[in-house]
Amino acid sequence: MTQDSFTIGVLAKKAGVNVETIRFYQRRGLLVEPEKPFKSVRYYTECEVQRIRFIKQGQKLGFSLDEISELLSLDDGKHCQEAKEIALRKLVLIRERIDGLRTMEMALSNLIENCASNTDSVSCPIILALLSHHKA
Amino acid sequence: MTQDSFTIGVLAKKAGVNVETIRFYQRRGLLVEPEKPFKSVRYYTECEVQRIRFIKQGQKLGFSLDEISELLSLDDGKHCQEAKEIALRKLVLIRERIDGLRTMEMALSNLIENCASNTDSVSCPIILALLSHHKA
DNA sequence: CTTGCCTCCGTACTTAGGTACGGAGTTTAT
DNA sequence: ATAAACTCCGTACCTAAGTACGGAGGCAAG
Repeated sequence: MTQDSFTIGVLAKKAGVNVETIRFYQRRGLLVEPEKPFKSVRYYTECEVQRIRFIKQGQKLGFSLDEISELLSLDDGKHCQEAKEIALRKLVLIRERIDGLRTMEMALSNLIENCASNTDSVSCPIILALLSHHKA
Repeated sequence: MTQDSFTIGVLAKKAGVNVETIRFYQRRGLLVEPEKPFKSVRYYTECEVQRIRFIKQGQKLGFSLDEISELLSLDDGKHCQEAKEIALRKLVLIRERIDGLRTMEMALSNLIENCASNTDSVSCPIILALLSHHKA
């Protein structure tokens, strides 16, 4: 084990996840189990660290492991046409999500501003604001 | 039951969810169970429809039911200072999420463009792109 | 060369977010 | 006024995404 190849425990620490999580991702096919040298243990590299960080980032952005799987497959060298289709589909999803978040962002900043002027209590039509904005 | 007050089955249909989901949200406190007239059934209004749609929208944007609960509480008339704090916290989260999604959006559009020029196969450094962009 | 921590692997448990089921009571359409 | 459809409520079950556990075997420091 050199400094660019390490065991699963170190990988877990570097990526900020639990060892069990890594094994779970391997079972799910999100991470490939490296060959195990006969009568020894598996070794990992920075590549795996990045992959795991990517998975975690994707989850924070609201993607399921299945969706992240698809995104990762873009990285795994595949035919251009197929990659393009996946990317386009995800792009639509991402843009919808950005729009939704921006609507919510606006509603919340409005709320905060209105709050500032009315120092007592508030019953803000945030829901209606969001829903009506969305019909437009 | 007039046209602005309806039973749970109709509410479910209007909001596009399952009756069981509504009952689940009630148990979770996301939706208040209206008073049940003695020896009768509960009636709901458009207000509940909107609340459920809001919940579903929030989920699509990657919020958990607990987070959505907090957002909904902004609508339930509470002290300004508290509402403001919650809103600010959520705003930070939302902006982070928008940033992350935008990074991913860029990586994917780049991928699609590069694909267009290279009609054979592709091994795109999307992960590295995203991670390095994020350190900056 | 042994002691203690680590890996490996299978299996079982957990939490979030629902879905499904079944019996008893209510409402509606005929 | 009765059958069909719906509500109510409790309990049980399901999927996704982990987390925990335990025995057997590797590995490294004293």
